[in-house]
Amino acid sequence: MANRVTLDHIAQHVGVSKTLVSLVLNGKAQQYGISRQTCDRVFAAVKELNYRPNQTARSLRTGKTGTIGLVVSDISNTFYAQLARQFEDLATANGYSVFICSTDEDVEKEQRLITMLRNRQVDGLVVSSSQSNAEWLMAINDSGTPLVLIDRHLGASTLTAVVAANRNGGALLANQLFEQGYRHPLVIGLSTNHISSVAERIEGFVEVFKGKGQTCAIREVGFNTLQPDVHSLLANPKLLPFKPDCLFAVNNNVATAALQSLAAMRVKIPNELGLVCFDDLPYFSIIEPTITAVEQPIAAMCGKAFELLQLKMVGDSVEVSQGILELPVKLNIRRSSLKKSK
Amino acid sequence: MANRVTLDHIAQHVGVSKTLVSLVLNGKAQQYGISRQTCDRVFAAVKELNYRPNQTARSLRTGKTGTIGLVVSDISNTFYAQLARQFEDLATANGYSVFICSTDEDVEKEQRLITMLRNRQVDGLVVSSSQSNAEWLMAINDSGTPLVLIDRHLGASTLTAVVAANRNGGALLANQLFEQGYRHPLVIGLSTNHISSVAERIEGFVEVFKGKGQTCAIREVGFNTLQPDVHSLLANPKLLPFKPDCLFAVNNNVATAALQSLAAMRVKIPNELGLVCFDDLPYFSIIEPTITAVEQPIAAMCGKAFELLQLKMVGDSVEVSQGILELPVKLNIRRSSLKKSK
DNA sequence: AAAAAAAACTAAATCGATTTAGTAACAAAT
DNA sequence: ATTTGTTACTAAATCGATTTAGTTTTTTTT
Repeated sequence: MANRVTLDHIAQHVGVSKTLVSLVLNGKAQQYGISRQTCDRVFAAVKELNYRPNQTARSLRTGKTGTIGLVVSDISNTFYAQLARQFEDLATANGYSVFICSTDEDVEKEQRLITMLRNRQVDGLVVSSSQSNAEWLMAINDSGTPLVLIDRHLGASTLTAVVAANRNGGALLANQLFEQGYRHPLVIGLSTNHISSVAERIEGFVEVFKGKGQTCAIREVGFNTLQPDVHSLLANPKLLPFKPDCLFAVNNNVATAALQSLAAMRVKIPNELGLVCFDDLPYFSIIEPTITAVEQPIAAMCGKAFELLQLKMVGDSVEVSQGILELPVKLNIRRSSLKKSK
Repeated sequence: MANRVTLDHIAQHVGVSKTLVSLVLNGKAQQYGISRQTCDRVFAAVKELNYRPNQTARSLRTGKTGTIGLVVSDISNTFYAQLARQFEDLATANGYSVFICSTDEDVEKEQRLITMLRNRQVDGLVVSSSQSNAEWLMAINDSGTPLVLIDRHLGASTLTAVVAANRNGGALLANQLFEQGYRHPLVIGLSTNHISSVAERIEGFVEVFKGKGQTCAIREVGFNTLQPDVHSLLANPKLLPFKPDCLFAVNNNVATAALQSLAAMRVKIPNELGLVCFDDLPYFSIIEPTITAVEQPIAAMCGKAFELLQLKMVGDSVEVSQGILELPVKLNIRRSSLKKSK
């Protein structure tokens, strides 16, 4: 019902074969020596009948759908929303459309979604995976489906991955806190700590303090129970080995939850408690105090990921660089970590 | 390369026709009297050969792709990101995948994207349109492509639309401000003021003050120059007919830009200037002062939009309710509009 | 024993494009 | 006069499913 006009209709209307119409519309007129007049008549018919090519039919024949699957944990998370937007722009500019899927950090859901996307014959996949080992995705990669990991890598696998310098970012934040005189950090991680990004942020952070002879308390909160978990953590200091003088929120959602609890408890930042966060959010530079954060190179990550994916998709047997590509992060120092200043 | 195994392979492996395999896999075995043993052998082969159906081929034959296009102005805007997430969940639960597209409030881009989605044979479209009249979309609707507008409607057209109670929301905010003693509001709208949501929010707001004998200053800022426009507006009071005592930010981005400027200018909210916003954001209940905002019924809007779209998609000639469906909003009163309290 | 019914399947058409392997008509070269 | 080459096209196969319209074999009914 939606699309009545086909190549055949155009062909009949003009009085030529549908082969010719197809060739003309695909810009192969010159190559096949089709006369200018005929081309013009085809174009005129296309306009007159308002022909729109059926991409499904074309995809079946060519084996290319012009679609890419983008799989993240939650598209409503500002970080992934921004990433999706950047990626969408690149994809659209290159003639691709993007399926966006949220996994909620659920491995089985991730696998179901990826299988579904492959059944839809996506030309490529960009995945921020929640899986703990590379096997399953490796099989997909080896089966020939172009795949690029983003934001998170999967250990020493040879899967192509584009990530932020998470370890370095964690270290930058730790150094900033230490310089400002903070000595007893509480690291709030996620129960999905096996995920490379989170793990490395924490490692980078903890290493610095360890190097200065200080220990960090590390606690995890659940992805689906973030708010209450963070709150009970902050409200019950007896659960910790010591009273922390600063907080490291391992991503933007953890930071927002912490800020909410701390506001309710009327804890004064940065003096009673310092706060730093991995991921920058627009509101971090608005609120009082402004929040020190590591900003991820979202545009660069998308750019690189798309570039690598496209190399794999055109697949001229170019050997695409495998392994992990790490892009530099930026430390935005703001008042939430400035103890001295007061 | 991605998908080697086809129905034919299964058929040969089992020693039956591909018709039979198709019937079995589509659950029509009973109906076609196919024996249990044969079914089992088919299932076994599917598992053994790791068969995944080619959705493109299926779509070509059935005329259904199981895809929906979601077109919004910017997926990185928190409001649309949340909306997309809710919609994605509904779609996925019903076997659909979602293409998400951002228009940047550019009418031509919107039309290009929608045309592209139609060429991809999406089963339905959900659009938050930037267009100023209904004609173009009407043609699409009439051509039989299931279409539901969301967040914004297009005047008196008979296009199905699901929107928030924007006018009422604007009025709620105005009443709140007036009750608290504010008398001289500055309304910060968008240069895309023709858009129904923005227009109605402003109308609802202004009407209330007019009813009390007060005038509002109304100014517009550009979608792509939001931050600087808002800043110059707030930094140059001489451009206004009077010195405002409160601000109405017409959406979340405007509010964030305003907060940024006001923080830089060290303006005290709510006493020097009251502030209310249409759209609620997580950080509004964290910052000092907390921000009074109207919360949109995102889940309900998605639920209704999907429901209506699905009715149109199955298209059993059920007459789907046309026109505008308005869902109630919620006023979250917080400190940014509480003059009295101080 | 013939006809009808039921059970268990299959051949071929179809969706709407792209692509391969041609053909027909005419001019130019040998 | 035959071959070669160009120009301007086309018939038919193909992608991988679904669906229509059967067919064959066996069983049941009359």
